[in-house]
Amino acid sequence: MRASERAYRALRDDIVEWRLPPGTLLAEVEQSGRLGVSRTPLREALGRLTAEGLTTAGGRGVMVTAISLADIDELFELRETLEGRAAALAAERGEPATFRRLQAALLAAPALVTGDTPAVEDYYGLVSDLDAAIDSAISNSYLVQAMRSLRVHLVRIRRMAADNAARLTAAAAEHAAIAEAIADRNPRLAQAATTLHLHRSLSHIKATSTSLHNTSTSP
Amino acid sequence: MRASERAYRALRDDIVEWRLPPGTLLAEVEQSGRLGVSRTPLREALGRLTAEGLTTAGGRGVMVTAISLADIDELFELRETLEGRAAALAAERGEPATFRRLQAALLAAPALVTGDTPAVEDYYGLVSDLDAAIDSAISNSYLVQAMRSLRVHLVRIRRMAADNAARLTAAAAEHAAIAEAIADRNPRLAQAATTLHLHRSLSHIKATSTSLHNTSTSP
DNA sequence: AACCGAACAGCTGTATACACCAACCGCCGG
DNA sequence: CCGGCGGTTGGTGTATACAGCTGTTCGGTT
Repeated sequence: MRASERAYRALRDDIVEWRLPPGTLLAEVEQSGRLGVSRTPLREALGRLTAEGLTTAGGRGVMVTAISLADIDELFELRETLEGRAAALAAERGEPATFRRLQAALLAAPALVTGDTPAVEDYYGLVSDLDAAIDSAISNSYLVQAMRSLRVHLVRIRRMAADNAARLTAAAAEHAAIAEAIADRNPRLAQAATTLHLHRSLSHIKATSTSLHNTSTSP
Repeated sequence: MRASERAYRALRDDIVEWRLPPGTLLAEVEQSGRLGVSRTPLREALGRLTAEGLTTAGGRGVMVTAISLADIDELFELRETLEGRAAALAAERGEPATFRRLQAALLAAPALVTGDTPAVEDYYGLVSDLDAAIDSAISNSYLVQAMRSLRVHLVRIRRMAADNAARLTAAAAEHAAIAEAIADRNPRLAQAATTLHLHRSLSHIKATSTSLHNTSTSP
């Protein structure tokens, strides 16, 4: 694999996993030494990160961007616009059988997040499958790319919130409702179910991330 | 100005103005010689162009991407989603006086595109002012950035279509209707006016670009 | 003691040299 | 005559050296 790609993925993962907290200065020589690549591919990686909005290139060096509550509101406003439309388009153009299968899997998902050995990653994999199925169904590469650029930020936000079993169980039901509406070829219902899910998700994030925000800004 | 920025703007302008037609291979050494910069900043410029979708980096070198009619359909599908929502948000949050002024200017715009010395650039400037006013009113940087990344492609498409005085006159009235709905703080009407305008615009492009497409694909 | 200025240090921006890779072209065998 | 194959050539990917700039800090001045 190319060195620039390795550097990009390593930095992106470090940022979304909060190993590189907001405000961290990413000096080129320092990071190139840490990641074992030269400055040239590292610069390319930093450029990609900055284009995505994960870092900002101001004055001296690039810094990991902060995420304020206002940013989360804006992000979800755009997300509702894009994913609502995407769900509606998927209902118009998707293969019902695919989404019927996903609906069944999501209805069984609560068993994944409760119990002794919660397989939360498997649940997230299911959600990714639904996203991928929607992406494939709408057959609009520009819309897909716009949503993809949002998902990076959303993963970062997810790590900020406290995902407990109760919320994940409810979210699985909401996702199942979206899949069902798409399988039923009902665009308006699919969009409404998406809107509902995103509002619930945003409410949960805002309710649980406030405390995190307070602790992170304590001296 | 930085060399990488100069190279980026020069290449982007060359592409959207169709001086570099689709399929052109942008070899690094060749372009760096043509633009008078070294390969390093040129690579950064090519990376930005590829991230925006104006070029594709496949195999040997980057190529200027083609725009098919399907691409235009997809682009306008996303555009309607984003700009419709943007217009609605502007109606909710914007300053009515600003859009009232723009409405008046747009109602007087037909005089710009008809007559002996058509000031088409002035008309496009007015449309840009309306876009900027909407961007400023919605106060959502993520949505603004998503629309901005679309506008580059739209300029390229505009050069493909034949903008005659009749279409520009009608478009001015459609833009005035959008501005009026925002000034009236009527989100649903603003969204509907945007949808109408984009559909008319797309119809015009498809009607006039077909012949161009045929000539460009002739042996 | 506070403020201003200039030298300094570290960084980014750019240019260039080298290694590797992938596509083309000619050649050989079937 | 056609298909597979190795040499060749130009390209990209990477590393490094140098120049310019910006933020900092120390010293002097008021």
